[in-house]
Amino acid sequence: MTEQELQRRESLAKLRELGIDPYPAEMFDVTAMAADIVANYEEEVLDDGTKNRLNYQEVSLAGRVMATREAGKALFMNLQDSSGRIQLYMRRDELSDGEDHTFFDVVLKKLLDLGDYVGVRGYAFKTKTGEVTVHVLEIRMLAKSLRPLPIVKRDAEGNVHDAFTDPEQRYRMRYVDLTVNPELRQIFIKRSRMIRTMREYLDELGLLEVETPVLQPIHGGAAARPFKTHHNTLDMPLYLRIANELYLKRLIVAGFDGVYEFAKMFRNEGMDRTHNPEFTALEFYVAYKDYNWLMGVTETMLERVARALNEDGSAQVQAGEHLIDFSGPYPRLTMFDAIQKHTGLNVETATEEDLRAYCKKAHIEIDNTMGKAKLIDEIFGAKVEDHLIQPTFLIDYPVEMSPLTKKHRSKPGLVERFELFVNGKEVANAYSELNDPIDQRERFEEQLQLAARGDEEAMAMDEDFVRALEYGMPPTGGIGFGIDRLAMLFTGQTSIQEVLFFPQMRPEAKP
RNA sequence: GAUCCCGUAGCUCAGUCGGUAGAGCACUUGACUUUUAAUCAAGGUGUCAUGGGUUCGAGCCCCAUCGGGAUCACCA
Repeated sequence: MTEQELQRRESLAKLRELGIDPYPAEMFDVTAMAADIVANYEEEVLDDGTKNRLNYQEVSLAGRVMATREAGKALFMNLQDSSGRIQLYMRRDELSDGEDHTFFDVVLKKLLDLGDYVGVRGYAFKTKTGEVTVHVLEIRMLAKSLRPLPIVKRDAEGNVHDAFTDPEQRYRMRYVDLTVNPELRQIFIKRSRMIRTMREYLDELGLLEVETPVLQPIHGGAAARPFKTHHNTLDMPLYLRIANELYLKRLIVAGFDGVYEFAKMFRNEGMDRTHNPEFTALEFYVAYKDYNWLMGVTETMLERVARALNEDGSAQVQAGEHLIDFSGPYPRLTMFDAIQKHTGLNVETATEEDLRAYCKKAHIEIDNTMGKAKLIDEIFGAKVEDHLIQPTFLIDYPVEMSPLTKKHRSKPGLVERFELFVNGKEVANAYSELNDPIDQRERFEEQLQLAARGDEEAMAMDEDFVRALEYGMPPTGGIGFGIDRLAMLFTGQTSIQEVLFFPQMRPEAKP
C-alpha cells in the first residue's frame, strides 16, 4: 500500500474513534444540484449597498470533495456532483461545538480527503470574487475514499494541468476516468439519448421491441468468427451470437409486422480502434416493406438523432475536418456506378481477369480464391469507401456477397441491398429480405461450399430457419445499424473505446 | 497476427556521456475567517513494467516477457 493509502486508512480509523461513521447507512436528502445553483443563483444589491440573496437559501447537496483550500478559520472546498462543481465555504465558529473545535480542525481539515463523498446543508451566496458558493452550516461524511484520485486542475484561463490521460488507466478504471474527467459523461449521455431517440421512432412506427437468444446452437446471419462455449447440462456446443437476423426473421414468419432489437453481438476477431469483441447493433425487420422504404426510414431516424443530440437542433455533426449533414434525402449510388466514378472501371462488363489486372496495378491485395464479387468488394473498399463522407446509400450488390438477400427485381446477378456510408465508414446494412425458401437453401449450400474450401466466415446451414421460410415469410425489409460506430460519429470520437464504458482489455499484469 | 513507439513518485512528466533518483501537483506538519491552479514556511515520496545479460558500475546499452498506443491485415 502506498503512503497516501495508509494515511487514508488511518484517517478512517480516527473518524470511527471520534464516533463518525465513514459509511453511514441513512439516506441523504439532496435538494439541489451544483450546476443549477451556479447557473440560476440570483441576488440584488439594495440602496444601502447590502446584498439581498433571492434563491437557494436552503439547499442540501451531495458529492465528492475535489479540492480544499484552507484559510485559517475558514475552509473552502469544491464539491462535485453529477451536474458539475460548486464551491463550499465553511467557518470554524459555525461548525464547532462551542469551544470544541475538533470537528473543524481535525475532522474537516485533517481527516477529510479529496475524493470523499460528503453531504452538505447551507445557503447560496456570492463571494467577493463573484463565485457562487454554498455557505455550509452542516456537513456530513457520506463515504470515505481510500485511494487518492489523480487530481486534474484547471487554471483561470481554462488550461488543464496534470490531466489524467493514460488510455490504459482510463479504460481500466473508468470510475476514476469519469470522476476526474467529468466532461466525458457527455459522450455516454449522448449515446444514451441517441438510442432513446431511435427507440422512440421505432415505437412510433409500431414496431415491437423483442429479445432473441444470445446463446445460439448455429451462428448465422453474418460472416464472422464466433465465440464458442459449451452448455454442461445439454452437453452441446453453443455460440455467442454474431447476429440476431435469423431469429428476428422467424418472428416475422410468426406474424409480427415489425420487430426490433438493440442487441449485443460477439465476434471473435481482431481488436482495434473501431472493433471491440462485443458491440451493439440495432436491427429491425418490417413486413411488406422493401429496401427502398428502409432508405427513407433511415434518413428520418438519423436526422432525428442528429437534431436530438445538438443543442441547437441542427442536423449537422462535426466529424474531424468534415461537417456532416444528416438531413435527408441521402444520395443513392449503385455499387457499380460508385466504382466507375472513382476508378473509371466498368465492373459490369469487366471480366474477372480485368479486375485482377486492375487490382495488381492499383496494389490491392488479392488472392486466387477470390471470385468476381469479392474482387469488386476489394476494389470498392480500397478506392471508393473513403470518399463517401456525406451520408450516402450504396445500393445493389453482387448476389455472391449476400446470402440472405432477395435477388434484384430487375437487375440480374444483383441483390436488393444497401449499405449506408458516413464519413467513409459503413454504419448500416439493409436489404429486401430473401423469403424464397428454395433460393435460401441454395444460398446456404453455396456457403457450405465456401466453408469446405476453408472460408472460416462462411455461414452454416440453418435448417430450422429454412423450415420457417417454408411456412411462408411475407416480403420484408430489414436493416442493421452499428450503434457504437454511430455513437462515435455523433460524439466526434475516433476510437470505439471512447464510446464504450468498459472496452475489452488484456488482463492487468498484477494488482 | 506484423511493424514502430511508449512504460520513472498517487497524477503529469524531466532524467545529459552509463557514475548511487528529479520537478509541479497530490501528501505530511505549521500559519492564515471570502480563498479559488489559494498563498507562505518546512518535510519525503520510488521493486525506474518484469526477468535475464553486458559492465567496476545500468532508469539509460543488449535480449526476452507483460501491458498500452499508433499503423497495417481482418472485420461492423
